[in-house]
Amino acid sequence: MNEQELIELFDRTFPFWKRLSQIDKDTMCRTAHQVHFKKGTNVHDGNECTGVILVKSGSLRLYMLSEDGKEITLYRIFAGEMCMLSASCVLETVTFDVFVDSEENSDCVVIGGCIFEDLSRRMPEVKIFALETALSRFSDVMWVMQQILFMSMDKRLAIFLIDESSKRGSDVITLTHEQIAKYMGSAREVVSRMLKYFSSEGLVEVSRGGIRLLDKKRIRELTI
Amino acid sequence: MNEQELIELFDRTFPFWKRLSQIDKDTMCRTAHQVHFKKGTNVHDGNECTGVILVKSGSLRLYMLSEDGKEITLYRIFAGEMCMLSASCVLETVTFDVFVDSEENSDCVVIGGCIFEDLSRRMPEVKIFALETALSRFSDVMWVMQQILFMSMDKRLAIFLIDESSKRGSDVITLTHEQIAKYMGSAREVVSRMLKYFSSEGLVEVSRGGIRLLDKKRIRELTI
DNA sequence: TATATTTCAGTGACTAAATCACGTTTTTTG
DNA sequence: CAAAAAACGTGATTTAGTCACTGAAATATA
Repeated sequence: MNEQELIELFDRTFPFWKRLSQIDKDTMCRTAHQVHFKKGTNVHDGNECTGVILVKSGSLRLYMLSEDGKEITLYRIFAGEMCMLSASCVLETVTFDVFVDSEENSDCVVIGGCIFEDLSRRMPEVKIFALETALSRFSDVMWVMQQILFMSMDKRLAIFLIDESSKRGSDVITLTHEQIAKYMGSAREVVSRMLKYFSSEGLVEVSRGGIRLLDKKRIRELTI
Repeated sequence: MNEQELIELFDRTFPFWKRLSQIDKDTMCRTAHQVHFKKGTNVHDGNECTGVILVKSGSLRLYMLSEDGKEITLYRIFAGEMCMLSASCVLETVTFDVFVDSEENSDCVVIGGCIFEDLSRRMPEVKIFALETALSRFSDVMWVMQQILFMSMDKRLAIFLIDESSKRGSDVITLTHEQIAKYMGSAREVVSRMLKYFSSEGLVEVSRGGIRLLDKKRIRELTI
């Protein structure tokens, strides 16, 4: 990716790009790292301020982690979107630890937190953008919370399958039961058993590392 | 509360107050309603944009509500603090429904959403303030989520009791089991049984509508 | 290629929490 | 004071999460 492409990416991503001084533009281009994350690797682990991550291709998964290794996926970031919560130094009011993994082989551009912090101190526009980007994910997290608290497992799994299928544009979902459990904040055995039940009802077909949706209409009815 | 007191309140609350034009100041003072909410009444119900609520005395409880009446308390707002999420029109990116109740008899000042919206469109400072105020509660909500997902009931109840005791500055907590359950997103029976167990261990003393903490040291040990 | 290792899934037993369906006691209210 | 409402108690059941172990499939490696 050359400098021209980087500038185009920034222009597409940041509404304030046009109004930056040439110096600031140069600084951003110079300090932006292009990073490739392998599938399954950790991108951000809650401690240091990794910075703002733009996803060019692939996808990231943002999650919380308990002391004993339980996970709950808060939301996911796809190509063209950006991860703001990994820039903790820009958002002083965000005090909880999040972890970010690369779900697939992902190409990203990382802008160091301090660059963004400096910009956001000088330009209200940048600060507003950062805050709005972060806040917009609040609603995603609330949806996760609603599911956990108010919905039964079969409904939640049905929602997950339909969602995943439409996101990937395929009736085949290539995820292990373990992975699904981590997305849903549940346990592998629970997912396995529920999938077995779905399978016995003819809703899905399960195979090692994959699930094929056979009757989306009836699965969708479960989500209501 | 006369106009002078109102101005002082706004000055204390809004860092941007000094930089408002006299016209804007006047508009805010004129349109601000002073409202008293009786204990237990609903303040905001997710539909209309109630506006920004400043709590002068008492406290508000912000919660989510499921179709079948289950509740989970997200956080609470005490005297001197403010409720931003009830001004949904100011925060377009916040799409989930929250409900707000008055926990006690509360005196509040309500600033209509559109006033704030207009200000925040014209003044970046105001927008930043609104976004930061909203975002700062994100961390509270994540703490609730961590408790629900990663902690056992005894630990959660212990945390709640210690927390409540220190917030109210008293070893006696005057809440029903039902109310505690709604704070914790659990069920009355579960809270009752756990309190009975706590009581059998000599940690608390339960009476109708109240709980006295007898051994805070040991309760605190449960929270670790 | 044969074997070893890792990853993935299945399952029974158990525990925790939520739900259901009552019953009892206390308080409030007409 | 009686009736109604609110608060709490409790056993039975269901649902979900945990534990311990198994075997099967995929992958690595010798």
